[in-house]
Amino acid sequence: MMETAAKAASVRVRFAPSPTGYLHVGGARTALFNWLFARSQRGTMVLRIEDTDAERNKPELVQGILDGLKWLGVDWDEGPFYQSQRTALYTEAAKKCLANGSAFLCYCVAERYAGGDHAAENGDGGKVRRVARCSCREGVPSNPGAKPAIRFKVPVGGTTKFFDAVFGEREFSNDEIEDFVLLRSGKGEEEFGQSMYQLGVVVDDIDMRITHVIRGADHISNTPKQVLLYRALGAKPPIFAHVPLILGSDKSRLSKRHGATDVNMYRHEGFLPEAFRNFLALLGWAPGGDDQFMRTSELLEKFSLEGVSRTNGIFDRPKLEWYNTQYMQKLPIEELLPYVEEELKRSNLWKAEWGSGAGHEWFSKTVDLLRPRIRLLPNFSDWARAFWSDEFPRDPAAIEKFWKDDRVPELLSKLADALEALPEWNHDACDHAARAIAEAAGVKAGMLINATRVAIVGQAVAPPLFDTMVTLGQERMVRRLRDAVRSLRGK
RNA sequence: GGCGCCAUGGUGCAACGGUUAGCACAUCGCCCUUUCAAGGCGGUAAUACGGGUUCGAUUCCCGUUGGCGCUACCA
Repeated sequence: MMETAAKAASVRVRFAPSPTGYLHVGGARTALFNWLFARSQRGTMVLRIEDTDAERNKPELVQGILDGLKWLGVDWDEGPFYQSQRTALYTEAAKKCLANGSAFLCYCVAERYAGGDHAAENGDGGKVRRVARCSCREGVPSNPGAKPAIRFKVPVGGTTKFFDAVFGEREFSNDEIEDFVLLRSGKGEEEFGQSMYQLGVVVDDIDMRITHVIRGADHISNTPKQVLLYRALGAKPPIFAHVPLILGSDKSRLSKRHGATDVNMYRHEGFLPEAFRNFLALLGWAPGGDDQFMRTSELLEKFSLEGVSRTNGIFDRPKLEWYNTQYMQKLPIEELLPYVEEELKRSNLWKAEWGSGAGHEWFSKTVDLLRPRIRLLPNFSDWARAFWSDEFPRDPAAIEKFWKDDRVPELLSKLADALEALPEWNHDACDHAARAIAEAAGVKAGMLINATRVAIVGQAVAPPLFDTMVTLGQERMVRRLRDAVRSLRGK
């Protein structure tokens, strides 16, 4: 069975993305599970870039993948290693297979390979093997003179088994496994071309002494091929752990039409990385209890491969948003501040004085006041703009909603006078002043309060009014109220 | 087509032979209230279908259906 915590110190895992696209949420979760496992087992995390396909590989995408991982908080101890720089290793391994008889030279033209299941005869009741084998495997070149590729010679008959920490013991019939290519045929002068996926993965996993291969369930049918390769190369297969796939809302494979699938898009939208991590960790894994909100330390404490689900999961954006608002509210304020600072800098609203001392204190209190209503980081710049800058727009919808009454200018004007005369500037003083004016005018306090909110922050929705007043300060309050009156009367 | 994997409310998980089938998101209603959130309380909503095994199946076995994956000189 599997070696568990006893050998924990020697755990080595890897995340091996291909730079053929950005960091997909599915890949991100695979990376996260590897990371959680490695860190919780005090093991080692290796990062490997699988860029053996020069045609489809886009080197410029690597940085985006690394950035996405970094944002997610997934770090690694070794690498990144690039398979494109390790080709000698693969060629050597393929030749070793050739030498020990576990592989053969295949001269078939790629598009017309004589093997594969398309060549399988549909038996007339007879037991016909599903996967045909080409003649090259028996030493009879199908197309002598062509440059050969190296194919793995899958054994005839028998089965190949492996242990999967998520799916349990698995067993595949060898006759169902095609003779897969190890090394492409060479072009021009070269003897052989680049390594194929199966070879590169196995050679590297052996070389990097990977003990647990944690990857997407789409690789489960590839696993027996790899196990065969491990044996041919004289190595012991690792423990596998296939994690279920992430699907879109219609249960089809998650793709762009379901919304963003690039992790970096969530970063740019303004999600908090820890919220995203919490969400991703609990998609396909559960610690057993009822916990939903689990900070990284708790995730680390409870993570286990055995808890991973075998069912494909659906990416549920509303739940992700829920996580984000939870983190927005529950994160210790000092942990949230850097994100807000970064956001304000991005939108040119940041003032250096907020970085330390009294300014920092004010900044912290203001963020704390704002955060219960923030959904995404950019809301600090757009919706809450009036808290950082005197130049802010008044939302037409808010005006329509709360400035309809024609007594508003008069009321706001009186409030401005009253506030200006206030000797003390605090919540209760503002409160009393406002209510007194409303009462004297015979209007409900709420009416004045709502109209005032639009005047001072330009929004129909904002934190409690008197807290907002205190935060903004007396002088600015008065100025904004008078400005509002002016704009109302000017119309 | 072949092979494989999976199957509890709309979604994510729990119940690992005996529960009024539990929790969270979403949704609906109520409370709170100064707007909107948050929060509190409550409601609607699930074991895909058919056979077994068993005193008893969500749970074990078989089949069906459905979804997904693999079936490349892609990864």
